[in-house]
Amino acid sequence: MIPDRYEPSAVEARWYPEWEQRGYFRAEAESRAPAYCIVIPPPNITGSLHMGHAFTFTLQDVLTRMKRMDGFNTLWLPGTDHAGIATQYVVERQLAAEGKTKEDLGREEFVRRVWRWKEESGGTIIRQLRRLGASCDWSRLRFTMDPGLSRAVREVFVTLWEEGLIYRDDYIVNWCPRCQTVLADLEVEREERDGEFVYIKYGPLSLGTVRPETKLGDTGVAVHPDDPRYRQYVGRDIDIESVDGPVRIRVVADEAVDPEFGTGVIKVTPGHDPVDFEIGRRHNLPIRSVIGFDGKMTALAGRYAGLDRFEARRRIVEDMQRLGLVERIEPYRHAVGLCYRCKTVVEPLVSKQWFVNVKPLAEAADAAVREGRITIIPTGWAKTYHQWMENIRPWTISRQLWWGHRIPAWYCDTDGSVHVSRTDLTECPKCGGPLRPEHDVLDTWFSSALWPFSTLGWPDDTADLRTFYPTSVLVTGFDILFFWVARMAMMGLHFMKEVPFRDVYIHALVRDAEGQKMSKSKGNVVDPLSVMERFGTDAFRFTLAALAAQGRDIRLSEQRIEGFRNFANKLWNAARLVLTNLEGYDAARAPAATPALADRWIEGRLAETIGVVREALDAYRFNDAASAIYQFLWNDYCDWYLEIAKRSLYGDDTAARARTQHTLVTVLEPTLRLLHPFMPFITEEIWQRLPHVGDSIMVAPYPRGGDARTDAGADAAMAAVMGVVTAIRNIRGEMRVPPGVKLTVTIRPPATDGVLFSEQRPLVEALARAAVTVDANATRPRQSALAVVGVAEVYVDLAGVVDVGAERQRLEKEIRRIDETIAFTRAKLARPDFVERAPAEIVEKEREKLGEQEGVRAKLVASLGWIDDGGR
RNA sequence: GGACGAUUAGCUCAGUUGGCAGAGCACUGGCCUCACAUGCCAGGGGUCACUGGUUCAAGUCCAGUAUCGUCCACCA
Repeated sequence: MIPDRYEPSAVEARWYPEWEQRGYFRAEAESRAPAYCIVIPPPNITGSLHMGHAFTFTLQDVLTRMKRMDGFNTLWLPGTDHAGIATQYVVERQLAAEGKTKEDLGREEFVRRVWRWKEESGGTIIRQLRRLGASCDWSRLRFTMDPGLSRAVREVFVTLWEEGLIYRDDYIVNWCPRCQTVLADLEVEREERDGEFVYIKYGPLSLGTVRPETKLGDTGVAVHPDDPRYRQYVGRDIDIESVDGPVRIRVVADEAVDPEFGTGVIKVTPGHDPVDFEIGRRHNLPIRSVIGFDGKMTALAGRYAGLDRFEARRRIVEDMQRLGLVERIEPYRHAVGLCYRCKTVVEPLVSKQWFVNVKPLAEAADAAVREGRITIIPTGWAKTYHQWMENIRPWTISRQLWWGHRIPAWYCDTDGSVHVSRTDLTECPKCGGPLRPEHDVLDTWFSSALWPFSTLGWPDDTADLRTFYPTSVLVTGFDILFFWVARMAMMGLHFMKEVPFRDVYIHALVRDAEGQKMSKSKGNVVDPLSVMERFGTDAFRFTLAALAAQGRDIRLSEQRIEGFRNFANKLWNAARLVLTNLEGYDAARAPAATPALADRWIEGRLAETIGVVREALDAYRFNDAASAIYQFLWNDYCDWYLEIAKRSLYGDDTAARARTQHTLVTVLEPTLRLLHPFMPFITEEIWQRLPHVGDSIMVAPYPRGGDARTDAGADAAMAAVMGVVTAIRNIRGEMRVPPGVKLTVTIRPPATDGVLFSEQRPLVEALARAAVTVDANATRPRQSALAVVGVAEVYVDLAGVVDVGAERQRLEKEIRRIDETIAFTRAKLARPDFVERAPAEIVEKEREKLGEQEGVRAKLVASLGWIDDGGR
């Protein structure tokens, strides 16, 4: 009836809609239960699910499902980000395919078009999240440009303006000539490039530069104030011969100059270099912009006007060489700034932009982590966070794009005033004149920074906000620690007067099997959807969780996923065995029967596993949690308990059978609950077929340690039994005894443990395929192999099958092994420092161990002697 | 230039407070044993990068070295 292979697709397709329809994903705005909330790091609406998403969302779903089962009023709040540049790009490309530009459409029409695109194609990733099993509360789905969130953005902007923290400034900014917008410092990537370091004559001085083309914008020359070589020039104007004739230039002294580097002289181009801009400000040097927003030389560049900046560089060097102004050219490798989106070389230039003075906000956010109100996990990231916060610079928030939150500012050209307002303005509040609205939009990260409270209804005082803010944990990758996490901390503290999240769990990156970053250009992208298709969502999720060790990037290999697919199949078949043997099972009467050793043992092991899993999940050690369940289910439950259970299931002792059925069910059922956050689908499917309480495993309680207790006695007794069984199997293997042959075995237990082995004799017989005799006074039979298990001796009769030579080799090997161990222990105990200074119980334990080891050795040696005598 | 991380079995990686090294895969041998060959049983395999130090005891703590990697950064 039940197939012997687990087929995920049908199961997955069935349960997700069922859960959703029953409303299990929905959180309560008001509830007596404690709240647990995670806000999703909103993926770009342009995106489709990649491995990084799958990873982070799996971890979030594991936490969400676990907490939901644990009785929390749990909200995992989903949403998407409007992703300014990225989205604008997509639609611009579409237009290009139609032979149009956004200018052809005009701003309003273009923005309408983007919205239309969003409605049609922006939901891809949301659909894919469902495929992953994500238990988000879809009734609270948000988008960064929703009316509510837009209102929050506006409220924040205006407030910061009123507080003087937002301002406009003519400042040197990072300009992308390709994207035609300003970029924040964080959006500029550094890349080492080979270039030329050109030493040029500068009147009486000489200096080196990598950007000769900006020479035309020089308005000064700077040296270090303490540099004796150039002291005579400081404050003077010098006449220099340039490519476009003689120029008079001021020499200033500034600390920013490194006298050790180059000639110790720099040209100052305040219009095209951030350092020079600062020097220029300090010394009142004029700004001369020779490169325009299009990346081409401006009219101020004279005969170079209109040339591309790189072409101009080449031409100017050539011209200077002709004029004898170049002393020498050295190859030079240095970092250039690139646009994070299009990798175009960023041009520093001066322009009027909007900024946030984040310094005061950063101080509060920094303190929140330092004082433990926010915990960053793993803790190592806290240092990175602090360093960034301490060195923070103003945040450039305006963008020259069309898609995004428009900056709520208006200009009056009549009286030159600027107005920032919560409501749209039509006439100048000062002079009543006409107003011109600001065209720039805000950096996408501005709205993301408000995400934890804007999504909950702020600026209104909503029930959601009261219930779920501060959120419990933020799960994200380190790549957006500064872009997003830091800024949420700043904004949350400033506007809510409370941290936005208690914990920040920073996870690593997903790489391919070779450790390469997955990227389209490398062609090594593995599509999560195809993985789920081939191996099942549960196996995929479990793989991600099992690899999520803290602090290290994870390499995703197909083999690994396949291994966990096998695990799902193993679980399926274990359940199949249980389900097909429940005939006559009476949940009410079964517990009355006395549990056998194996029952007590597996129940104890379950309790222990529950403890380990809970502890691991509390500490965000997903891999430890996953691994504990894996080991328990496969090694303990399947490999040992199920094999043991078969005896009574297939036997005729009805009481034993009932008791076994009971254990099978009462161990498997909580194990499924324990596993559910990782493997939601298969666990639900099996759980529904097992005797259970409740409508769905999704809303069943997460197992607690108190549900069952560990059983040290049963653990030790089972260890002895398992040791004997393994020893017998070992001998069978080493001696090449065919599996079909039933061995004859004598166990000689120590006097104290005699009862255990007598009681468990049938168990050993079944598991080891042997006829077992337990006799505390037994002597070693002729032609038998010896194994020493703890304090018991096991004789395996090999008459007829024994190979004496092989047995001798085996014994010799064991003796060598134990000799090493004994030598180690002896050496340890021989040292007076150890004996005197280590805790008494540790020394005592060592002594006991040595005694045991020597006993084992004596037996082995005796055995070897017996063989050398040719057997008795 | 600064900061951080990594280095453990053939491969990919665990190893939380110091107490004789673990998993998965791969490998070897034997098994289609009535849940599962996507499986079962057994086995081999490690100077925990290197050098010193602290300690009775170091993969674990400290210092340094080497190699790899990541992030940050206004030496033109």
